Amino acid sequence: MTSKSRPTLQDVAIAATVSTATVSRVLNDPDKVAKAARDRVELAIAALGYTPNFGARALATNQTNTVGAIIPTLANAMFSSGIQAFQEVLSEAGVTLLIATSSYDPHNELRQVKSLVSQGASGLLLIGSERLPETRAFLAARRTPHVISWCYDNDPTQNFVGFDNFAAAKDATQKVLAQGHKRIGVIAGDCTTNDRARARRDGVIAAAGAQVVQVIETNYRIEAGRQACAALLANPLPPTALICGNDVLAAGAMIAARDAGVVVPSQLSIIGFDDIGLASVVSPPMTTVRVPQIEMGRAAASFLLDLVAGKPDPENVQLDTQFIARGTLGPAPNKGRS
Amino acid sequence: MTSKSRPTLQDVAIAATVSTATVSRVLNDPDKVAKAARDRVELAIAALGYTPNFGARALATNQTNTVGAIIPTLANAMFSSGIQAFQEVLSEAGVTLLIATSSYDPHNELRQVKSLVSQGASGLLLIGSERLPETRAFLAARRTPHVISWCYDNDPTQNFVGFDNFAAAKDATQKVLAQGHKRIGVIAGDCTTNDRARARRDGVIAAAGAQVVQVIETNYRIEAGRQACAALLANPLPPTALICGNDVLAAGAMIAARDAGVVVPSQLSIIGFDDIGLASVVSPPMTTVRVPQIEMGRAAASFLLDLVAGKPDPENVQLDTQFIARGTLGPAPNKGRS
DNA sequence: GCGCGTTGTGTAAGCGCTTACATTGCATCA
DNA sequence: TGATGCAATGTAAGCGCTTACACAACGCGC
Repeated sequence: MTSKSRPTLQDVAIAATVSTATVSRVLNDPDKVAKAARDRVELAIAALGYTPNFGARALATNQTNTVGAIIPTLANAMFSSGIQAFQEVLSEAGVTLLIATSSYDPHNELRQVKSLVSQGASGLLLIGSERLPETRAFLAARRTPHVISWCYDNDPTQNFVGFDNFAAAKDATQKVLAQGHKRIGVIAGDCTTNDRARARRDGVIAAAGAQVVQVIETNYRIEAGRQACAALLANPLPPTALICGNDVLAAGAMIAARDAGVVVPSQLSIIGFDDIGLASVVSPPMTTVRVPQIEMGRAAASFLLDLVAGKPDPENVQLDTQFIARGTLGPAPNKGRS
Repeated sequence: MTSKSRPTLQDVAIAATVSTATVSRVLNDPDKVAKAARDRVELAIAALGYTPNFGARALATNQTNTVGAIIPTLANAMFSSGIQAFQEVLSEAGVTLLIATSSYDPHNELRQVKSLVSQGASGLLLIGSERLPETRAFLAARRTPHVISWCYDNDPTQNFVGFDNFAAAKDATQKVLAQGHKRIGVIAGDCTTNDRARARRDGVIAAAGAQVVQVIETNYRIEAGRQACAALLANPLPPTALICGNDVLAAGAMIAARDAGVVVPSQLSIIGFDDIGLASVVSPPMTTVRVPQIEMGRAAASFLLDLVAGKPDPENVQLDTQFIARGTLGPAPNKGRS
């Protein structure tokens, strides 16, 4: 991992017959350098293919123009599209983004936090409000600016740019109940280390209470959704509506329903969460909860930029979710079975 | 973007009453340090929440343990899942990944290449074989190890880990023709700066020749796919099969077909490309070309690691794609219309 | 009890950059 | 004409780290 003969400031200075200081000035504050010298320097830079050594610059200036993001996984469109937006805003501001993934593991998150900070990240985007005490302590001790996203808590001591998973899930569930459903099945994400999954599940339970027939917790894979739905359907008295932790699980559930010959929505309603691209493509189009991923990514970026720039306490941002009624929610079947 | 009072090696050394050299040794080669001193140092590190300054370390050692990846966008599952795999392998090897996006713009790519290199990336993952001459020149001048992925060329002077887009598209088209289709519509990605999109389109044309009714080039959005399909369907003699540049376009096309009351596949066959998660979820499940994204990401990572480590010329890796026959391809309708 | 090799530790140079400060050369003005 | 100010440039220190080298302390065999 050695870098070959990268040209240095020194090399450029010699080639342009000026001092290193002048080259540095050309790079950072061109107006301070006379045209003639500047031209020579720029020529030399081009000829040598010089690029400043970032680490050295960071060392000298004590600023990195770099922020980091730690997300559970890139493989979920929910995150990747938000991060894409996040990155676009940073890029406009000339800030580089370091991305790391935690695989939903808090210990991994801690490791990545340390790694990104030592890489020079002067601010961090973190997902979800739950984390190891060590991680909090580290962040606090270093006073590392960070914004927490993809969730929202009413805690003014932390920086949130996100939405209320619990309320959104509760609201969606009420919409389902309004259709007369009395037996609700829940396919939740893994709640042990995922506060968003837990909030969504709890939101459903808060609204539906005893009408929740069964809660299955599983990982966020299509196949997991399929299996969970199949299991639910195998009940002697199966649910008439399924509320899923995200669209991927819901898509899996739709496959299981199709395989089992259960018609959606007349025999079974299925509700997703996130409104990723997939949701509008399945057939029938999926009823889900729209999360403003792009907007959230952009807002989180602006927020973090402000934080890092030392702007006095930006206001937390709570974004609205929206229940999107499409084709997979229908009135409860009145088979009189129950 | 200033970092507050980060503790330094020096601080740790003082706290542990040793020299900075000893602290450094504890970090990099603990066996060289006597137990007593080591314990003191480790205690001090923990107490101070010290993390090594990455830039300084890179400066001193001239190695960064960092590689970069420049992909068109994270918003396409095609890339994000591959990159996820790429990252996992790197992470196992203790190498940090810097991710940047180019938005399919070669000038952006050049900028990002420079940025990542100056950030310390000692190797690069690049997508597609087409790039600015300046970019090539820069890479060559710096001898920056890089691997090109998501495509494959028979050019031993470059490092490829990918698959043959042209051949895969041609093969898929032949499968379609074998079903008796005589009028083929093509919805391609934007071919101007995207060699993969072009190769796929050309593969279709190579196989179908004059049977290609119309080629529409567009961006990779669901909505674009929908519109393109609607336009194709508006033909007096519309195609009986649609071959799309990727699954997203194909999904859009399926929506358009549904909206137009055209039944897939009995009236219209639709073929995608990539086999992202979405493909198996739509209804009917999508016939597409499976691209081994995960495997490709992993292979590219190993390859790049070897390259960076100076292993003598690893062999280029060509991966196989696979035609996945699902529900959206059927025999040509024999309306005798033509 | 002396020289020897080990082992553990410290000293200091230097990685590529920025920047405060010093220096130079001019044009300007009284 | 000499003092003055300003613009352009150079000099050198220092950012946090690693590491070659120097050095001290120790146990060993003779």
